[in-house]
Amino acid sequence: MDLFQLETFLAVAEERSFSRAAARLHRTQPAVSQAIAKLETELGEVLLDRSSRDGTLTDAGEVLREYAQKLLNLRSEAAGALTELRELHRGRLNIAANEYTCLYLLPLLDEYRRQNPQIKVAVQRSLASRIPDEVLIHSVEIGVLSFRPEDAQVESVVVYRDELSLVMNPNHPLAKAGEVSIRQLGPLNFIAHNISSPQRQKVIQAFRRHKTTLKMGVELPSLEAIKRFVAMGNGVALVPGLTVETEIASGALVKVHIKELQIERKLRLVYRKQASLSHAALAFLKVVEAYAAKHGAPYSFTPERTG
Amino acid sequence: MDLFQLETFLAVAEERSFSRAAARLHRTQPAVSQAIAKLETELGEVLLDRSSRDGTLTDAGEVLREYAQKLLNLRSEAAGALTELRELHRGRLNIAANEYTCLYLLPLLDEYRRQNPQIKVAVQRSLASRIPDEVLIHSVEIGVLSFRPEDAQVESVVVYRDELSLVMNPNHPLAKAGEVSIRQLGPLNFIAHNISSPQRQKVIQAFRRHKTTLKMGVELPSLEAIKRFVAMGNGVALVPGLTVETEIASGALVKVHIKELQIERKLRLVYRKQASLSHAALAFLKVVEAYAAKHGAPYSFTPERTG
DNA sequence: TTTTATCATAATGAAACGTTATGCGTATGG
DNA sequence: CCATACGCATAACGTTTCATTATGATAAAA
Repeated sequence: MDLFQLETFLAVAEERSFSRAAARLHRTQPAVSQAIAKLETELGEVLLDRSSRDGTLTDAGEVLREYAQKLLNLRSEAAGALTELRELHRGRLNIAANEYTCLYLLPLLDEYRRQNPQIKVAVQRSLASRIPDEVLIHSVEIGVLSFRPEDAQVESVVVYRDELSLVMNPNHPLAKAGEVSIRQLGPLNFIAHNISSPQRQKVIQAFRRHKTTLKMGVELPSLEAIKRFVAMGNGVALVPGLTVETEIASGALVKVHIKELQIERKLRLVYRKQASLSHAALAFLKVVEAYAAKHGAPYSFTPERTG
Repeated sequence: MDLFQLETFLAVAEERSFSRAAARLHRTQPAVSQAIAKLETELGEVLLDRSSRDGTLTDAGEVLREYAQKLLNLRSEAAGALTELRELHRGRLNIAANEYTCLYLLPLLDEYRRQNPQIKVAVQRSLASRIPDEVLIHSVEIGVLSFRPEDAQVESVVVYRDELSLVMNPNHPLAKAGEVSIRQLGPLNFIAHNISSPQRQKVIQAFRRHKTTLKMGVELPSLEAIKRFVAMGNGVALVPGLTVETEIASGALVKVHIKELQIERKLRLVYRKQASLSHAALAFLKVVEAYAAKHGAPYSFTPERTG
């Protein structure tokens, strides 16, 4: 008993004619005859009364007709459910990010939510080092990282390029300089996050190259704390540019360019592999791609080869 | 989307493995791979996560799984319903008969009901002349007639042979004779049914052959009325033997044999043609055949060639 | 690293299916 | 009453589909 056979049978039952059913199904009349014949053979039941020329159903035909209708309806329903899924009227997107990176997510999530209001989004805060694992064990589908994951099972795409910005209180002696050299930074007191990052290593190395020592006098556990502390006039900090945009705009902080230092911070979305991603996640990637195409730098969508 | 594909998909989902699913379905692993691949192509959805080796379903796969289960269950249900029909646990039998003939039906229906208690039986009372038409337009499946239908589309089988019996009040002058000749019947007052039948014509002709006139003094509209009227001592009547068996047994009426007159009354079941009969109707014919084989005359089961 | 398990892919052969051509039985119109 | 048209069945044929064997890629297990 095949759905296509049932479709044929139902067409015959409704059209009360083999030929008309064939026309409706865009097939020839013998094809319909054979399909019905096969169905009848398989079921061991005659379904249509050939003696009457009006296409009357036998009792078995009547019984089957109901079920055929139900089955075909159910099939449509199934197809509909999948379409619905594809069109993202259901679904859920789980993302892992850390304190810094989740800030980069915000405009993307905003756009995503605008386009897919039905999808629930959950951003889970994780330590950056944990994120590749969380992706691998399906705890989340997408992770946001500022460094490239080592694990070959994880694919990554760079979606944003930021620079570390040197920020300080507007009244700071160097604040009006606009640009400084690394050597000038030697005496300064740097406020750092207490979680080490790849960028920090680069900064230290850059200072070392210029025979300057980086003085990290205070380590604080959150970005918010660092920004406030610096805004209060306590030292300077190197923070991702995006995270201090509002403070700079409001004048709470001042950004000073360092001549010899340009540390790019690449924000990546990482995920297992395209094939296993949910529609919600795939849609998110598409949104990011479109967003990057529309806004240009610092946004981007450049997949990185793994390995 | 094919039921067999869905069956394959469900097997894979349940076994969490292509190979085990293939074994369960008595097919090879590539066959399963291809079936799933085709399903995925058709639906435009990846259903299984190949990256994880544990046969995890994608979200689309999860959705489809439910529907696949439902669809396959429904198919089983449909097959079951047809079996049930075949085994006569459901169904309905519509019969048309007239006032006389329905009496002949009773023992057959009794047996039928005993054997197929699940089948509902409806005997519809119709004029004998209308019955062939009712059979043709599917108003009923089986008709009961005392004459042979003219319509070639109607098949008939003789199931009972009865004779017209001359009955009268036990105190009637001829009652004790046991046998009379037609000439003796000339003076008698015949009570007749007000619907003419083929048998009546034969009776009239027989009387005419013996130079005797049949005096039909009273016409009544029902068999019951005729019997009562005769039992009251008003004339005599020629009625089907079966219909007066109980009255004769109780002594309310007396049957007298007419030497020169033997009018056989053949009771027929008529129906369109075997192929279009419902299971319920076919079962009825089988019951009648078996009943005739068991009881012998006056029961029989002798199909008549049409035309 | 080697082995084993699992799924994908390619090639081949068989079965299924739809097509054209045709026949038969039945209603319809001249 | 015959001719025609209609509707379905059947036969023969070609294409497609589908399952099979053989083989390859990849990942977990030894």
